[in-house]
Order: sequence, then structure tokens, then C-alpha cells
Amino acid sequence: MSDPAPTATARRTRRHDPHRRDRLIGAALQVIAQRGVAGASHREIARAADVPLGSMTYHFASLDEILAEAFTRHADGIARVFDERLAAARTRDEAVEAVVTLVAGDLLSPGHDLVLTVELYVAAARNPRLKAVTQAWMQRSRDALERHFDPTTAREVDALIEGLTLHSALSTDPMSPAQIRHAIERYLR
Amino acid sequence: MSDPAPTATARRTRRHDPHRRDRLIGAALQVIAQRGVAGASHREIARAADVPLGSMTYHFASLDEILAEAFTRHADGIARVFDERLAAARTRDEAVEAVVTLVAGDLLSPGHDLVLTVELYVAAARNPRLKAVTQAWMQRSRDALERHFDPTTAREVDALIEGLTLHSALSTDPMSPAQIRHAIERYLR
DNA sequence: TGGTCATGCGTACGAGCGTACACATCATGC
DNA sequence: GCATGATGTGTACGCTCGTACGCATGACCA
Repeated sequence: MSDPAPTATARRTRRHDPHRRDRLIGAALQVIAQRGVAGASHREIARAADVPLGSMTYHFASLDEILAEAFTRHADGIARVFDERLAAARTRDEAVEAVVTLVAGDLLSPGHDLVLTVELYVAAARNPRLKAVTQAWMQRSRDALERHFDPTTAREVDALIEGLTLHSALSTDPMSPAQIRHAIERYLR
Repeated sequence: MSDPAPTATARRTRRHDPHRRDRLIGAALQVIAQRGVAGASHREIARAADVPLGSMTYHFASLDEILAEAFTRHADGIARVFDERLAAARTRDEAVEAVVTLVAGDLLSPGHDLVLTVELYVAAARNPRLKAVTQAWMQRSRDALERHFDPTTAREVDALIEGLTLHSALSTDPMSPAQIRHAIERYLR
């Protein structure tokens, strides 16, 4: 995407690559989105970042560490948008609108790989480090919603958002923005 | 669980094991629940079923085939309960009650491995055969809901159920049956 | 300017994997 | 009772994997 490897053509002298660690985390997310956590091996990530295999163990103590950092970045990115949209809303109606935009906009933005989130959920089921990442993310979402809604509503809306997102992600016949709006407004208005 | 291998103690003469194929599918689900799809290897499943490795390739053409059959059984089981509960409901109120029971009952039943469903979703993202399984399951759920609700409501409730289920599955602080009832009734009444 | 250490690179090792395949054995039908 | 084919079993092959490790190099600072 952005910040490509320096001179991808000149293979010989590739030394001095600051931000390589960051690039590797980005490459990991790319590989996970494309091949899943199962396909995210050291070698595959290194290939995606155009970096030698040995570089992986230098920058990360283990595969686990790479996954944790990658998913943390993923969750932080989504949570930030969530925060910003809801913080900008001044009335309850604007907050409802923000939620609609979040779901419909998130779903429809082609660059946003929904499958990454599901991959995180599965991985978190067996990896305490990743479980902590998802928990923190959920808490952050709920806090953002509680700016405008009572805790019970916030929790329920959070679950609804989850379901709408997942359903659209998995269906070959995804819900239209209008349907998403309808579902959310039915619940919140 | 039930239907154990014949005479698990006598290891030598274990031949003549009808239903072995069925047992293997069950063992596969067990392994997936415990170690995930990533950990569901021929060897692991064979070990869980107390069967030699060679038996796997005899009964299944590939790992893919085992996964497809296992997840089909999983989805069918849940869908059947779904169907039955909703078919038994005679009024709209009873239907609402049935949905509450399905979610809260499903979630709370300790034997029911929720993680299996998430595993299916992730696997389906990259496996057309499994994608077909999830699609058929979703359609069946929606059809069952449409016995009592209009199509739009059915779809939205289906998504809500998904979200409630997933949220409870992932949270260390799962929603109480009362909370689940509250969310569903708020939407349907 | 020269030394040093963070960083980069290539390769090797042992383990687990899917799958293939040759051989053993017994239920079944004649 | 016996032939036969379905079913069961053990092992081997080639591959990818995570990780370790020794050596190379050049950025940075005294």
C-alpha cells in the first residue's frame, strides 16, 4: 500500500531499512487477510514484505508476537474510527447516524478486510494475548457508545453491530446500507 | 461422548469397526473445538478416535472432505433445534420465547461449543465447500424465522442472534439470560 | 577516522504435516 | 467352506514449518 520496501528492484544491497519492523506488521496483516492466520508463516510474511527469512526472528521473538502486534494494530485502527465518529456526534440522532455510517461505511469500504476481524476472534479463542486484544477493543467500543446511550443499550447495540457486520461479511447477498440503517434505527429510535 | 471405539483397551484386534467413519467425523469436531481447524490434522483426529493414521485416507479423500462433513454435521444439528423450536411455536409471542430460549439455551448449554461456529466462519471464508454449508445454514435459519416474522425482521433478528451469540462467546463477562431476553424482546415486541 | 554494535542475511536442523501405497485380515455371498 | 473384495494397518516420502545461529556490514558516536 504505502511505505514500500526501499528499491524493491535492487535486491543486492538492501541494508539500512528503518521501519522494517512496522512494514513487517503491515505485511503480516496483509497475509492474514489473504491466507488466514493458518497461512501466516514466517516465510510467507517475509515474502510479502520482500525481506529475508532471518529478519523475522530478529525483529520478533516468535510468530505469536507478530500476530499479537498485527491484530493490535488492526483493532486500534477500527476503534479509533469508532471513537472519532461517536465523539463528533452532538445529539442522540447524530449518534445513531454515526453508528449507521460506521457499520455501512465499514462494511462497504472495499479496503477494509472484514475477515481479519473474524480471524482475530478465532485466534483469540486459544491465545490469551489475543483475547486481551479483543477484550480491550470491545470495552473501548462500549465506552464510545456510552457517550450517547445507557450501558444496557450500548451493550446490545454493540452486539447488533457485530451481528450485522458478520452477516454481511459471510453472505453472498450482503445487506444493503438501507437495510443496515433500518435495523439500527429500529433498535435505537 | 457416546459410541466409543470398540474395546478401547484391547488394542490388538480392532478390526471390524462399523460406523468408524461416523466416529471419525465426531472426533474431528472434538479436535476442532479443542485445537481449532489449524490443529485438526489427520494424525490428531486419528489419535482422538483411537484409530491408525492409515484409516483416515481410507475413509476420506482429503482433509477438506473431513472438515466439510464435520461442519455439515455441526450446522445441521443446530439448525434442527432451531427448526423444531420455531415450528412448535403457535403465536408470535411463543415465537419470541422460542428465540430467547434458542440463544440463551444454546449459549448456556455447556456441551455446545460455540467456538466451532466461529471456526466454521473463518474456514468458510476461504473454502467454497464450507461457504456453501454456512449459506445453507443461514438460509434455513431465516426460513424458520419467516414462519413467524416478515422477511426483513427475520433477517435482522438473524443478525441480532449472531451478534448476541458471538459477543457472549468472546466475552469473559458473557451476557446473562435476562440481558439476552431484554435485547430480543426490545427488538421483537 | 576508526571501532563497535545494532541490524541484516543465509542456511541448517528437527519436527509435523498430507498423502500414497503395499500388505493383512475378515465379513459376506455363493 | 472358500474366494473376494471391502476394510483395516503400518510405514515411507517429500514438503513446509519455526527457530537457531554464525557471519557480514555499515550507521553512528567518541
